[in-house]
Amino acid sequence: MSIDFKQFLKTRGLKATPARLGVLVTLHETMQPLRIEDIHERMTAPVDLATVYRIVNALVAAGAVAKVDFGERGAYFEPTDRTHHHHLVCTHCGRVVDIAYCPAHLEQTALAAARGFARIDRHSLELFGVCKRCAT
Amino acid sequence: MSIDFKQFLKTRGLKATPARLGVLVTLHETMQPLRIEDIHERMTAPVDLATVYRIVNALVAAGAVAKVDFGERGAYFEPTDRTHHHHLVCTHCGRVVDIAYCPAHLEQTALAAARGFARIDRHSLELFGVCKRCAT
DNA sequence: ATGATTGCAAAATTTTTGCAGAACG
DNA sequence: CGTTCTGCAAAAATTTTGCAATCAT
Repeated sequence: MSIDFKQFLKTRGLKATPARLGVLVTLHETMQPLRIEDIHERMTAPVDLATVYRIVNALVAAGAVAKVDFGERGAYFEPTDRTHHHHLVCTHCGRVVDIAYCPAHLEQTALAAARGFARIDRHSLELFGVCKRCAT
Repeated sequence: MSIDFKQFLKTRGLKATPARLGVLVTLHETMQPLRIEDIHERMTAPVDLATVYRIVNALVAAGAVAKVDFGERGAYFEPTDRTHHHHLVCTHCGRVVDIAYCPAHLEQTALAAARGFARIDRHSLELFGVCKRCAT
């Protein structure tokens, strides 16, 4: 685990500091995408908020972490080493569930439907509803 | 046109002020989702930035305008009186193209694939690629 | 008239940056 | 040891809010 993270960081030319390993562990331990502030709070060894910003940005640049957009204020982040998935967000309690389903040939079809684009590289699909716990 | 906007505002209990009509016109004239700052700059009659924030928030609450998330800093907004569509964003120049295509039965299928959710109300699908102009 | 709306200024958030000291390799 | 990284403080960027004056109905 932690060994993998060290290895990963090294190969990217990033030093394996406790703060960086902590962010990686926190993001992997939690099954929900987290905001910078969430990560900051959950760190076992306290790390300055500015440093969390720097670390997460570095991890995104390194491809270990991806930003997720739920249309709320802060940005959310999650590890990239999971299978392709999307999110279903409860608009009542904020709970997020991963969805493995992804429409077949989504990007090809969209590219064919669009004019003026050479290629599509990635997509983001977020769904919003109400979880059973919150449904009256 | 402008008449429709006045009508719309009235029925929502919002007064038809020049600033509000200006924001509506600006959003409808432009074929791209705009940030608050963009709207502010394009207003023919200058309006305070704080007022633009208040107006756009009111229009979102009234259902006339929707927020669009491209994963960039500020939020983008577009009118809601268009047919359901998604966006294809050029990661090189920022150009945004609407895509009419939407996977069939998307929400039903996603709901079936998810555990613990009572219903899905809406979704957001953004695609990112490179437009032909930017493709080498 | 009168309650809603705006401008202005100030505050609250969120994110970035400069720098000196601490830490990794 | 030489870089890189972190904490701290300050600055930038984004969004919200209080209040008095103005506007729409």
